[in-house]
Amino acid sequence: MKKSKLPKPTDAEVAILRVLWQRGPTTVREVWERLNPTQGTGYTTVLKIMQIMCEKGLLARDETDRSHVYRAARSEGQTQRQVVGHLLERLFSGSAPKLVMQALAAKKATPAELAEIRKLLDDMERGSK
Amino acid sequence: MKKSKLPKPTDAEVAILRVLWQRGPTTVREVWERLNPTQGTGYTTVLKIMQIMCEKGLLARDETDRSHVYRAARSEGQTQRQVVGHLLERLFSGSAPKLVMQALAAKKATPAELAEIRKLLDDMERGSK
DNA sequence: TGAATAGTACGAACGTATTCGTATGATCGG
DNA sequence: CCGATCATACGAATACGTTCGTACTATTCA
Repeated sequence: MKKSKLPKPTDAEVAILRVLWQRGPTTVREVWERLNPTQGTGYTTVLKIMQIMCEKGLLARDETDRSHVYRAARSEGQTQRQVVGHLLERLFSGSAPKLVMQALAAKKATPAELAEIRKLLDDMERGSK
Repeated sequence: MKKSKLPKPTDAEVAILRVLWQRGPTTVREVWERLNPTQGTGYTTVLKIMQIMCEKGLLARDETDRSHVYRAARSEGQTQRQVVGHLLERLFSGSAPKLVMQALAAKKATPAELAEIRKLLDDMERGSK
């Protein structure tokens, strides 16, 4: 059986997904109210993109109410993994350490974050033992 | 003084950049010979994209010879950092540990790679002390 | 020299992403 | 019931990325 292979979301789509991940199932209006102040996009623009995302399978919607309620088809983690995996292969030739290095170079992590990453590595090695 | 802000390269552009990073200044033909077997793109397609990349400032070219010689305008590391930084903000709300976690989830790192990442963290903390 | 070859430049075609105006139907307040 | 409001649906305009055919110029070599 083959994976249905959802497309990699675009930047505009990611902006919408972030709202849905944060707030759970949501109407177009709610998403628009979140996005409009920062991005300045119109209501029908958000609507249209969300409709297209449904066709692509990135979103699912409940049409029982007049105001349809949308939810993300894949979790935040699944989506992050897919996108990072793609980037890892394309731009880093599959080298995770290079990616980690550039991530830390791009944005200095706090000591707390560094400790968290260290713990991740510990868990990872323990798990594979 | 403000940064000239080069655009984020597309997937097709990254494929070309990888050849240039690996081989240094290169003609279109050489790039095409590398990409054609795997991607099956035509010669003029590669040429066109490289010309557009020049206009965008992603590449520079030397026109002294009849076969123009192209080189990447930014290093591999600079480009990686830019793209990862963008992803970090957009999809991970700036959380480096989350990105690292998903990178390792997307592609299991070898023990050697895990050790390398650990060393990175050590150097990082030592440097900030 | 003249035909074949190798190179660039140009523009058209196509797909997709994004934006928004407008049409149309449902709901609500008076 | 009527007008105002709110919702979806639809289609057009724009922008960008990708692809390739074709034209044109320079070089090579027999």
